[in-house]
Amino acid sequence: MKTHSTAARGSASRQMPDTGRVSLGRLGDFVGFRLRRVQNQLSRDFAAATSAKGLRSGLFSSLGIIEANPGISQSELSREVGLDKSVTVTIVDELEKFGWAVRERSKEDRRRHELFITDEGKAHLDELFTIVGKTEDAVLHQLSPAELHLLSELLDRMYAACMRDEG
Amino acid sequence: MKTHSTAARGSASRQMPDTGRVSLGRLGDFVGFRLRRVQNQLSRDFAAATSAKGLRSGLFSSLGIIEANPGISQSELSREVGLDKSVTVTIVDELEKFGWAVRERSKEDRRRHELFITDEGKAHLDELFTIVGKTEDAVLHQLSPAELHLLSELLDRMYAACMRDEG
DNA sequence: TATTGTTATACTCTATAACTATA
DNA sequence: TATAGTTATAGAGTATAACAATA
Repeated sequence: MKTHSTAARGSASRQMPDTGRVSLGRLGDFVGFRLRRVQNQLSRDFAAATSAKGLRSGLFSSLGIIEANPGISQSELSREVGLDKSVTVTIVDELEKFGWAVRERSKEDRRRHELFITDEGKAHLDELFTIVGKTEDAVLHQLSPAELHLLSELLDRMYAACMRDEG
Repeated sequence: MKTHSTAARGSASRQMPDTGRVSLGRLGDFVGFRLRRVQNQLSRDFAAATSAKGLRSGLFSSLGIIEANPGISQSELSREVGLDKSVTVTIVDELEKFGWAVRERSKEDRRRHELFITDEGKAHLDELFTIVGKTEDAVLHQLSPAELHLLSELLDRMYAACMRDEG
């Protein structure tokens, strides 16, 4: 019993109610399909809610991670947010341009750039958290706290499995 | 108590273990962040696994929905897969070019194109399901059938809430 | 007037690889 | 030789609006 997900596919699909009168068929056995459509919609909502701010995708997440981990390197940030390091360069460029974060050369390892959020960045992050919180609540308001908690845990375990597989 | 997700945010974040030594901070209170990084990784895996087939994103999902719903219109397909109708045109163009699906004018409503999968499409879909199944198993093999089932249910409820909000 | 499908366009995102500087 | 960061570029994805045919 190396894996039990194959067994789960079969049992899950037949009990699963469809969104409307449209059937998911065999596709209903795959989590990736569901993840994609929910995430696409959520990111559209996010883009619409923050369009006035002109935010690049990944910028909000990156700034949040920097706030929670002062001195984090760009490589570590890339890994945590799930972006390529070249994308992270662009994001940090913008964060610096807006004055929301700064790069500082590490004294221990001069290859590394340590990242720090600024006071302006924190203030802006407060606004963003408020906006994004409202957007998410519109989608999540039917999930109970316990369900929300479990959802986050499952997603974290999935992401950890992704990371383990590729390094 | 119109919504309890705000309360859930606070309680979830503090109990949630982080992926590594990096903290998610306030970002850990948002599901969108977790959804995005898992989905990004999964879609990368999918692209890598199907690169030999040269598949446009959304093509696999669309063909699966067409198989499960013979005669579905492009609008309905767009809604179910979560893509814009203009994107669906491109996808159906490719499906027809490969000979995996066909358009047929509806006799009841001559604006509509009814979509049907071909035998070649079904055969190809079999291969794709096998490939994608293996890819997903690599990420999902630690989730129990019950957890997998619950995850799908939660995602479906979230997507239904998305759709309700915008029509 | 609204809906289905189509086309065109501009923009964003992503993957990739080459390059530097440090280790 | 390996890692952190950078740059450049091509390709894929997306949003948007305008349009024709039909309801």
